[in-house]
Amino acid sequence: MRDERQELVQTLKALANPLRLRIIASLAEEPKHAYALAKELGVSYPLAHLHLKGLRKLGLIREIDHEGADEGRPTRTYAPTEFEVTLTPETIHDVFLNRGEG
Amino acid sequence: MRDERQELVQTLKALANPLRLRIIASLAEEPKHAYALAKELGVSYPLAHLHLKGLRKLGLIREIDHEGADEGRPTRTYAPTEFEVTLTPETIHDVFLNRGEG
DNA sequence: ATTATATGAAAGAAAATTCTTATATATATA
DNA sequence: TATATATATAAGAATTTTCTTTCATATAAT
Repeated sequence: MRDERQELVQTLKALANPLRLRIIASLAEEPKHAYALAKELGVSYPLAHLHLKGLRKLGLIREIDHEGADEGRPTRTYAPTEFEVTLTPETIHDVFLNRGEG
Repeated sequence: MRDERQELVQTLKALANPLRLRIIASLAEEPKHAYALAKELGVSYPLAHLHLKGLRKLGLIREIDHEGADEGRPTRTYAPTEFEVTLTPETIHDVFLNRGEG
């Protein structure tokens, strides 16, 4: 149970990036697929794909069942999950409390 | 008002680091000075000082009026400020909403 | 005097992150 | 058949972050 720390750090690292925050903000406004997102945000598709892969791995976004699946062109539509992270000195203390290696 | 984004990113970058989280957790338990903190966490003083400087600059920690100031040895006692950051798709959307550069 | 406590900062090394470029595949439209 | 849409990944470059080492200063205790 002690990699709750690791998980929090990984999540914060993912969110500590302006492009990834813009991705989440855009998907919160309207779910869309990687190619459309890349164009909207003015970045290359491989970069968008890279970040989407990372965010999905951490459970911050997910693929949704897009209306009109199997209509020819492959599309994977992404949406944010309903995550919530609250950071205060107390919440940080609860996770990183200083027993264990002192 | 548009560097609210920059500020959020800087804050998240600061918090997306295990050592800085341990520093905040330790100071939340008990305010202390840099030298004592470095020993407690098992890191070099320059490294502790570096992180404290960064956290203080962002307003996540502050120097407190230590009881028994001007008692010979210089000491600067640090404590966390009462920050609170809540991250959800909605809070991110509110800050990074996609007008402005679309 | 020497050692332990205490702060501050800068230079450079080491490590991690971020981004670009290139490659490969496949469908729909003009 | 070219072009636009769409996905996926890997290699390497560029950048940023993190950490160590070194230096300089000062007080208290042994």
